[in-house]
Amino acid sequence: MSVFERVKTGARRAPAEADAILPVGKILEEDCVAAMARLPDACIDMVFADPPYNLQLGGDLFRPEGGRVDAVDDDWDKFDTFAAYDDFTRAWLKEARRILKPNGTLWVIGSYHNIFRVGAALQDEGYWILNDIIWRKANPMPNFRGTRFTNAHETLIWASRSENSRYTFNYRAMKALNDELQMRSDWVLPICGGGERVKTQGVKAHPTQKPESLLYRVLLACTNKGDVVLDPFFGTGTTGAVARRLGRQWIGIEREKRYVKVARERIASTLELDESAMRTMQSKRSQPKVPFGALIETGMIEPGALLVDSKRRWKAQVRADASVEMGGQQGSIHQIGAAAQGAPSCNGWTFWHVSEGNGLIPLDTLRQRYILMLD
Amino acid sequence: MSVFERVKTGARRAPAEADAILPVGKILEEDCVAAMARLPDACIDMVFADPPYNLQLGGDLFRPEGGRVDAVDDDWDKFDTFAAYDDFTRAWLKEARRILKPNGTLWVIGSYHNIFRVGAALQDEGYWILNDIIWRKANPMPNFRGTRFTNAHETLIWASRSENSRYTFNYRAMKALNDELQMRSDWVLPICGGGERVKTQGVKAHPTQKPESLLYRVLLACTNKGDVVLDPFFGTGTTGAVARRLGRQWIGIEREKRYVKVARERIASTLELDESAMRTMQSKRSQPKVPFGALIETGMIEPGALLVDSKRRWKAQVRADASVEMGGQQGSIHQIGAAAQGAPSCNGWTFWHVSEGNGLIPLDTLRQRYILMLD
DNA sequence: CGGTCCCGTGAATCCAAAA
DNA sequence: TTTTTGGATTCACGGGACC
Repeated sequence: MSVFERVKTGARRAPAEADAILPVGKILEEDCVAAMARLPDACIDMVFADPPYNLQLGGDLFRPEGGRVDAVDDDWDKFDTFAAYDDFTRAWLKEARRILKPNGTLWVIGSYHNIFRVGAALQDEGYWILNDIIWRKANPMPNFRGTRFTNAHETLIWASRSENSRYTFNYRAMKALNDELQMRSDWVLPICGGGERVKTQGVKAHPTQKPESLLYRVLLACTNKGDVVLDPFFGTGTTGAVARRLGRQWIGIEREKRYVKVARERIASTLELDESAMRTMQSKRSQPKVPFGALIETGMIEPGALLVDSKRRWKAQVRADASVEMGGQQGSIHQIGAAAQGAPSCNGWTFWHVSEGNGLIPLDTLRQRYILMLD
Repeated sequence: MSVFERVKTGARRAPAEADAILPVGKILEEDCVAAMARLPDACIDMVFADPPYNLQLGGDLFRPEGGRVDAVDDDWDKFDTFAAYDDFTRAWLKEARRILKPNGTLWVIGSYHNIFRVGAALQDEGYWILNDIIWRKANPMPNFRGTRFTNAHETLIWASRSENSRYTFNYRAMKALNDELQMRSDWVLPICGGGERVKTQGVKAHPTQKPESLLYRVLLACTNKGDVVLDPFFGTGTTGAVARRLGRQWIGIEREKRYVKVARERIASTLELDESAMRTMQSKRSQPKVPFGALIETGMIEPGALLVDSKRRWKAQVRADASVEMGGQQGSIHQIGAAAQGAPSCNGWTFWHVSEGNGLIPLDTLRQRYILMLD
């Protein structure tokens, strides 16, 4: 049975055996809930969603069954509208969660009109919020009438499929991108304009096109090369364009023909970065592991050598089997370091030092030298 | 019948004939829903609420140097389920709306743990959101484990009692406070510390005391002199202290005896300020610092681009995460610039150049262009 | 008195792989 | 699946000690 056969929303689908059967690099031209319903369980690494904001300006909302919601501006209808928007939101969030891999994540962007409803709904569906991110617009539209604060930001929510997901976060890459300081939850980025703004016959093709810089940061931070990113509200295909540039796979879903057309053309003219440019700073966790004993075997540290902390408050002696001793206690460099401080844990590599010249160097420096020796 | 006679929550109460019968300048020492239930309908100009965030923290968290993070583990922040938190939220929002005057407004502050639920609930109750405001913390706590983005902000919601309320917004005062530019929806303010932090016997009296600068801006923007401000989660009384300074009337509600005591003492020692002294509380506009990564994200420099020094003696390649590579070494533009020259440090902005036309331009020129894009 | 260094701390949903 | 163990991980301020 083809995964593209029409099936009912919410039913279980066999997991994808390989990405090959996914419509990767394609735009599905239909309602997002119906389109997602035909994908197998647990096949997507990230969903990026820019859903309608429920600005109550027109009747563009659809109920999950596909029926059109009557556009009513009257006061008394407000609650009906919220309820309809909630139904719509829960429907696509539920399908998105089904097709996400266990360690997959969801990104949603919205404004105060809808983001609180979306955030509450996704918590209710079982997603686990990891951060809310503020896109601080560098050049927002002013409030012409002077009746409120200038609405100068939008909110994104980053959530994993469940509380115990082991999600992807490229910490070192984000830190590198921010001048070696941790990336914060508030991002200052210009709005989309100039040459980046997609236009057809001189008029902007889509009213809410997102800047590529925003997607660039999202995809670089929370996906790896080759991951599959799905965007259920594809619009002009910003997600697809940036995904292609960064070597991520993408799937778009978009109901409106006119957007599909411009998105296809846009992505076709986007080039993938070359391999060397795409490399990013790797975390220490992914470096080869060095046992402390290797330093002894190679003679970088002699059995009997003295280890001290940076302030020389504690000292320990190295034994032939790479255990260390301090005041009768013995154990690994980590265990004894923790015991010295009375802390529950300790990184012995950075805690303990040895004499060199007039000063002290941390064991971590010796480890770096050892790794260089291997090459 | 006294307005202070106990009546059932949610019942109609006669409107206040004058503010005189309100417990203005008092802290009501009980549950906030019960306390509000004894106030008449339509008697309050503004409710400022800093409810429990329902943080759902796990085990202990330790800093890299070994210290333990002093987490919020108080009983008042514990709720069994989202449903229980929602019930609590709807209850106090409903009472708050009843006692608000028709043109009154509500402010609530929260984090991603609770703010989406609060926002959705207040929309359901009939409030009308006017803005969401981002408090960008100048000095947030870092993410010690490198697992997420630094949680560097909190969110406030400003809502009127209903869609057609004629709410107070002191547009001119806000503009004056912001160097004659419209006040935006993102506010950069430091967290509460130093001498402002209320302490009893040397330890902080409350784990989540808000900075007075935050309340200053809220009250100055959205109330007039003499207005009545009610805070149903009074804590150490920041709202009361700032209200008194600004010549606004205040009512506090706080269940915990230990907080009531410090709040009374704090407000008693607060003096009403004259206009000129108030001005000293305003904070300066922050000049955004540009990380090198911003040039990559906005496409001003492509990953893979070649950087050279002014004499073309050294060259380095830019990567997707804004780190640069030169002969196997990788790091920031500053680190690699320093390594190239064998110098202890280097200003990468002026050292490295890119080709433009027939010549070279320093990165600093691109940085200037980026800053111009922001305005 | 001023400059420097060190230390403490803030609403936090804060690990991952081997055994 | 559960337990154990290795070892990765921090920014901006304020205040006090010290020179």
